[in-house]
Amino acid sequence: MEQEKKEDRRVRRTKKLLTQALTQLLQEKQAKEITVKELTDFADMNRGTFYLYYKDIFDMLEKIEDSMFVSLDAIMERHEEEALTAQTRPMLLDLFHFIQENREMCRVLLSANGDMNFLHRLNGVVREKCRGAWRTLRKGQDEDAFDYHYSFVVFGCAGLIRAWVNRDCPESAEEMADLADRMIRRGSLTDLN
Amino acid sequence: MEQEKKEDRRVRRTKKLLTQALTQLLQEKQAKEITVKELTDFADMNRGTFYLYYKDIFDMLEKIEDSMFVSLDAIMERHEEEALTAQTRPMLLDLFHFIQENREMCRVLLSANGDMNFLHRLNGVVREKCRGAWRTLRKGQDEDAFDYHYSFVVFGCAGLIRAWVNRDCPESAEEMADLADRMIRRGSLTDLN
DNA sequence: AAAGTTACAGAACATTGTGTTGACTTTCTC
DNA sequence: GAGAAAGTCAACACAATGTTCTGTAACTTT
Repeated sequence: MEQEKKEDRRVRRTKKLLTQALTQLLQEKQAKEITVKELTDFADMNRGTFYLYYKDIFDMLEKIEDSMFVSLDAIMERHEEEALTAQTRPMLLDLFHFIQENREMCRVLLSANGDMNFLHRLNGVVREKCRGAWRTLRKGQDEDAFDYHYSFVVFGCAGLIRAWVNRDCPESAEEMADLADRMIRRGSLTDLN
Repeated sequence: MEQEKKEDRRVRRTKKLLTQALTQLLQEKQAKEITVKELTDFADMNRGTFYLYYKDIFDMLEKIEDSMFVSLDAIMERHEEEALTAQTRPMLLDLFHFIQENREMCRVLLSANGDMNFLHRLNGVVREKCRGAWRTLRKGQDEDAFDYHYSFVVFGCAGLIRAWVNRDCPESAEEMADLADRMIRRGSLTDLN
């Protein structure tokens, strides 16, 4: 389904330059304010070249997100059995290491200039991965409650990650995984009363 | 600073029609795909009229969000003393009633077609409101941790609200306030092990 | 109820980005 | 080195933008 062979070196170069340029421009302004002309000027290439690979700026952003989801999917796949015993810590650690390595892109996607559709897709992906574990863990319970629980956790983690990458990841991935794990399991105010 | 007197009836009518039209269009497509021409055609008015009040579609969306923040601010103001004793339930109940009444707009703002800047602003507003309470409740603790805690909670609640309004609010505001309160205080997996 | 004010419609306008096309030049792969 | 593919450059019709003007309708105030 994906590319059979490796891409032409020029293609890789072009896409990389465009991605770098977009990432940089998104630090300063929203995607809606970025024109194709501006992007290609910034990346120092012809405007027509952009249209060889992308429909428009948002299409490009979505394709970048696609590659992010490929990685996220692999992480979740790797920890599938653990989920059945409600072990979240190992998966979170893996996740936070990945985030740390891709902090610039994560910062952009979760910033004010970011994309709500990314959160929407993320929510959907996690939903499918977790449904099985939920059924196993909470046999008797209302299945509607599942929607609420994972939505809270997924968005909560997104907020947490957002705060972390915005500060350029001063804490280690281990510390963050601990923090996330604690908030998921025991809440944010659990030690107060 | 705001409008001194009540607006002209025609102005109210025009803004209302535009807001209704935008809300409806946002159910189907993203803000970036909506043109001023399309919006005014839908609202059955002259295109030039739009520019009397708004710079562009996104400016309009932001102004709609502004009015939302006025209400949210009032809700938080109303429960300021309670926050100092880590009481979240009464505020949440108030909040969920408000969400229920404004479910269409909330659904749009938190949907895939929604606005990341809204979450960004929300995060900022809650941050300022909560900082004082945090200092009182956790005197000895690291203040950096504050960022992570409220980011998790704010985004988590946004996710929860999103799931609720997407289903058109089948649960009562009381049930949702209970659920949110429980997840904030004791986490999502607290009763499992 | 009339007078004065303001909002809106309708139409025109220059400007700008869009998306596509064609001929050419450069760079890659085999 | 030959053939293929990618990128450059210039040009194109098209559509939405944002602004301005004039005339008409609706509102507020007294």
